[in-house]
Amino acid sequence: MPAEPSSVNLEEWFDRLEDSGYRLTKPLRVVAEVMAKNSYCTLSPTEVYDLGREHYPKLGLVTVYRTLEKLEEVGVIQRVHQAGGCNSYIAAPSGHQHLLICRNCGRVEYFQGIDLTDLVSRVEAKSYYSIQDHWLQLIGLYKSCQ
Amino acid sequence: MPAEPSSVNLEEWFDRLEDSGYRLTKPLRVVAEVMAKNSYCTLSPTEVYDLGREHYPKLGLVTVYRTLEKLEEVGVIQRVHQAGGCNSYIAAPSGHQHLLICRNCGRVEYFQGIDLTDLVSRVEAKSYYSIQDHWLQLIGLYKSCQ
DNA sequence: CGTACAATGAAAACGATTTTCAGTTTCTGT
DNA sequence: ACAGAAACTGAAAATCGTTTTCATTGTACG
Repeated sequence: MPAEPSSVNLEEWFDRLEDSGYRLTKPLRVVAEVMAKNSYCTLSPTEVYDLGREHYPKLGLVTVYRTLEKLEEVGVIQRVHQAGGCNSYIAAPSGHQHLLICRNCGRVEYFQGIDLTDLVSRVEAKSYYSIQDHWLQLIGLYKSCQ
Repeated sequence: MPAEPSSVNLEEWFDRLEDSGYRLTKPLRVVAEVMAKNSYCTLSPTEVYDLGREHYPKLGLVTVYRTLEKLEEVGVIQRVHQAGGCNSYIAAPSGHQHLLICRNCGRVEYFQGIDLTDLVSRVEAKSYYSIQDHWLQLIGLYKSCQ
């Protein structure tokens, strides 16, 4: 059931950004590439900044923040919530998948095949809430971290 | 399946804190009371600070941070992760329950009766991870926020 | 009751994120 | 191609939440 991190189609990311009216600039490309190449692990803005500067030293940290925001808005990356902090991002898998994260190294796998819609509507029927979203995440240790 | 927020037994909280070697001071009592009285909604450190000062104006924000840390450590409150930020806390329900949060007002219900252990061991068997924890949260709108 | 030490609050330090702003780059229409 | 409008950039400064420091206070234990 766990799946290899879906290899990212960078061109599709760029298409989505353009469709949303964003301009394809050099810094944006650099940040997107960093996120795409590291689609198997979580990265904080500072880590993205450092990796990006290896290819494009002029890159500014402010731009990294702004670009991550755009990438999240168009849905190609997603924020990851962990006990140690909630400022990391990772390439978003296609479709609705759930995260399996290593508490130690931040490595990620996805798993799918879990249908929670049934559960969700049961809970909804018995509560005063209209449920819009759900969030399932498994936390553990990757083999080399055990 | 959703349950009313378990009414909190403050004395039990104090017992747990003492058992862990913490001293029962006035500021700690104030912070604990705030969390206990608001067990149906999430509160940020600043909100706890403001509410606490209504009863005890000398209360310092630093103490709020330190006390929330203690309350979390002994397991009577838990941190809540939301899109808008991950710095809110709420009284922890007894046993393993899952959260249903209103995206708008922060109001919370719990639901239980979902056994994920089966799923977890299936995923574990097919991945390179040893799974230690899981995390399921439903996000929606409470009736008065719809 | 008195002592040891955890806990407190104010101020300062800190790190992460946001705002400001002047200059640059990208895209659009011609 | 090219000019102009608007989006985007990077550096510095401002801001926000959180942590550290430290002198003082309060609590629990003997």
